[in-house]
Amino acid sequence: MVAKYLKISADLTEQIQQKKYHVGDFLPSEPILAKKYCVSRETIRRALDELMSAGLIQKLQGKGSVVLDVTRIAFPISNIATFNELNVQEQMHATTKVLSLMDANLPLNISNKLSLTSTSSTYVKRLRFSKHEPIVVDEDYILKQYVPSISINQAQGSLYSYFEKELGLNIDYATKEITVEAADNKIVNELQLKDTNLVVVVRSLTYLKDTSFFQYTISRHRPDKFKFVDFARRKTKHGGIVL
Amino acid sequence: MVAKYLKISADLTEQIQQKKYHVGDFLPSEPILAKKYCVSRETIRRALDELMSAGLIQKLQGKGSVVLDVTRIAFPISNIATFNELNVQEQMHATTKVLSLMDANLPLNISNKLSLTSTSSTYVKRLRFSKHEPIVVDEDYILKQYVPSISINQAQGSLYSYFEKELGLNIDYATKEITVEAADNKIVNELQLKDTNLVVVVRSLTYLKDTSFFQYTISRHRPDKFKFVDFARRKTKHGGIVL
DNA sequence: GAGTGGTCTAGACCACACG
DNA sequence: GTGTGGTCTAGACCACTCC
Repeated sequence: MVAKYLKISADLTEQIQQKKYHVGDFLPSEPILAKKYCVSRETIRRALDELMSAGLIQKLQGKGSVVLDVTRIAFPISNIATFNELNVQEQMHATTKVLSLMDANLPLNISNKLSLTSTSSTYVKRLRFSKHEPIVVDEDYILKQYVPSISINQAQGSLYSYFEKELGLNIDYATKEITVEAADNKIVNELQLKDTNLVVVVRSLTYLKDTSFFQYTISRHRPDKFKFVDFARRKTKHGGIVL
Repeated sequence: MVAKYLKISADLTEQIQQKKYHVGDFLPSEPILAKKYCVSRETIRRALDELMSAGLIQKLQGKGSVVLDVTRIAFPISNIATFNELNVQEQMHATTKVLSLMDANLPLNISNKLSLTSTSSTYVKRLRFSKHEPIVVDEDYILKQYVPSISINQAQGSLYSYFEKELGLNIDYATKEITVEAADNKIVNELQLKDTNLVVVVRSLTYLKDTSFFQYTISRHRPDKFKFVDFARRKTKHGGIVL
């Protein structure tokens, strides 16, 4: 059963993407949407909150909800988007080459921090191409506890769709860290780097809905092909979330 | 008037930071919190939503709200945090040197995209030091329409606190883009780069609550000093926000 | 079954924008 | 004043977890 507010936000998102509402347009007011969808106003508000946090609309008190220019938000590697999802969205004509697929333990510097029952993992190393150029080397450690085995075919495709659709895992949140580091010769060679040995390194820890850690990923990007786009709303003092 | 749910989320955040609730602990259940704060359960839920999106807790259906390890989320350049805010939080012993402060128009490639009434801006170029080492060069274009003038002293300090506290501007959201690019000799010199001319470039467009664009920033970071940490919750298909 | 969070409602009052 | 979004309530039912 999918919640009403999610159906409504999906519907409104689609309408915005189909340009039924243009950038700068106001959506119908909350009471009107409530009547149109035959739900209470609170339910409409929950739907609009989804659009807000996606950066699709901005609510203006006393005025209405205005459609934002989503083209400025495109291509978010943020939000745990994955190479294959991006590929579909962006028609990057991307391919994947599996360089390694084997059993391994989580790197110690990670497992030390996490207090796990088991560090036994599957290690996958993949080279990602866009238009026949290598652009990313991914290394994944996936806990066997949640994903007992991974085939070459699955590694070739989208691991996330395997995890979510076939295994029913609920991937929920991740922390990621972006730095720029010198790469060793192996990576330099794999990415065919010239003039530099610097790569953009994205390290992510991914967790399931029940807060269990299940995947560690290190992505090394060719610096000239790397782009990270983010949409952020300012956290206020009152929200207590200055961090 | 600050909303109850914001006060409650601020209070809970403080309690978590003061270790009254430890990592792995469960918060009191929603009905109990509702009774404790003398509010309805919905209000408690709104407060907990704030903690959720900040990555401070994770809600587990049927179980409760568990405190997450926030140290893995530290140092967010995300969320429009600014150099000075980071400085306070991280004790980076940072200083700022204003290299330039003058009137200028927004760069054409930006103003072309934005359909503005006026592109007349104040241009500020600043070099940021941490422990006496240059680590970032910031260039800001701030629309005169919203900030008529900026003094050297203000440029030396936190522009955001000037905008928000003194001018009462409501900064609300931003889009930012991170890339790695070759720097010209001037930047190489300012950042005292050795062995490389690559810098991490963060370009941001910042907007007010009423959706008006008001600031464009280009930050160039020394690659070996750059670090970006992000906490992201996965957007689902049903939310309609796959992007 | 009891307790948890997830969704939804119908109604209320407030703050803000605009004419 | 009218209409907008922002907050809050009291109660309901559902889905999930754990005993």
